[in-house]
Amino acid sequence: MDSIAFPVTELTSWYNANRRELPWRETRDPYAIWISEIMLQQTRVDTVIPYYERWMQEFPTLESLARADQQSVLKCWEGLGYYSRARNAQDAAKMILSNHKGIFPQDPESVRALKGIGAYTTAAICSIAFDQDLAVVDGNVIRVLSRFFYIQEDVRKPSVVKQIQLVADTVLPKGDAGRFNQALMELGATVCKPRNPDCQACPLASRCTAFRMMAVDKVPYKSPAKKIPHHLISVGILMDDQGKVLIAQRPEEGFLGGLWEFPGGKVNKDETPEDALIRELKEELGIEAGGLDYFHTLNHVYSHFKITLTAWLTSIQEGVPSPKASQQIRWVSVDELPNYPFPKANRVLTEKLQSRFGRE
DNA sequence: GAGACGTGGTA
DNA sequence: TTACCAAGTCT
Repeated sequence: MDSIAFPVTELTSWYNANRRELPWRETRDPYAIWISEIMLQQTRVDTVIPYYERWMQEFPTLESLARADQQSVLKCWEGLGYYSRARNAQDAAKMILSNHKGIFPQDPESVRALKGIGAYTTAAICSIAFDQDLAVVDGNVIRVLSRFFYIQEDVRKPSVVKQIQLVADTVLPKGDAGRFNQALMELGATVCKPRNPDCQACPLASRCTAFRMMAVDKVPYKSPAKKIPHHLISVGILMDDQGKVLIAQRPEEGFLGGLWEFPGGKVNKDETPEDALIRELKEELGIEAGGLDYFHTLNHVYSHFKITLTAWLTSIQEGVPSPKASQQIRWVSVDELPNYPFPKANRVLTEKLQSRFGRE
């Protein structure tokens, strides 16, 4: 591996001249850098910026995050997706309070042991905040290095990413890891893009093997993604005689954990959406619904399936809602709905409810 | 190793 | 419109 030559100075000089000014680049606070790295996982910079600013206002310190209500943490994260990131971040903040006296740990093993922090985020925090010689491997680095060294194997395979990690480790300049890591990612994000890379502007182009082979559109190779299933969903907006609606909180763990939603569920084969909703309300809450009044239909795409959701306005004809042990329910006025964290598809419904029934 | 896990932007 | 993607992690 000693034979690997990489134009480190060309890259870092390019970075010095072309780096974007980003809010988390104004600090060395490991807490701030950590939060930015968590938010940036699988998420675009432009999307993260306003969330990051709001979060640092709400939870300016590690301790403020550790002591916050989980609901306020999820509310601050609402719309960013992959909500386990927010729950894990708060768990990690609590771990740091109890196991590290509230001081963000510096040794990589301790950092890696925190919830939601894997190999990439460990290297990012330790190199950027603490000047440690750890190489990051994210989607950008995979793209830049696989093109530069013409690594043709399927980058969807963990074994290939491990191979690229070894290359990154070898290429990393000791003593300047934080800057080098960010330079590599910045190049991937702004020049060595997935589609139509701007090779004319690339400081590495003359020595990039994929460029010299005219194969930048062939590398990195990624095996085709599997098609995701489509489901029909039917949900009920139960309204009482005071105009309050019933919302249910999803279980802490798993899909959209801790967020709120309107009760309902999947429409089975050979079942109408109406029948499905009647059945679900009986199964989940033990109630008999009254007539269903069509409210709205929407399409939504999650990470691993997509839905067509139909919502119905209805009321309780018989029984008292009694949720399962893992769920909590609450009757709230339409104007209180913005205070609760909802996933996107349900947020569409609360906004439509507000425009029809809200005070404003 | 493979699948779960959100959302919004772009070609 | 479909498909892919954007600074990954966990099981």
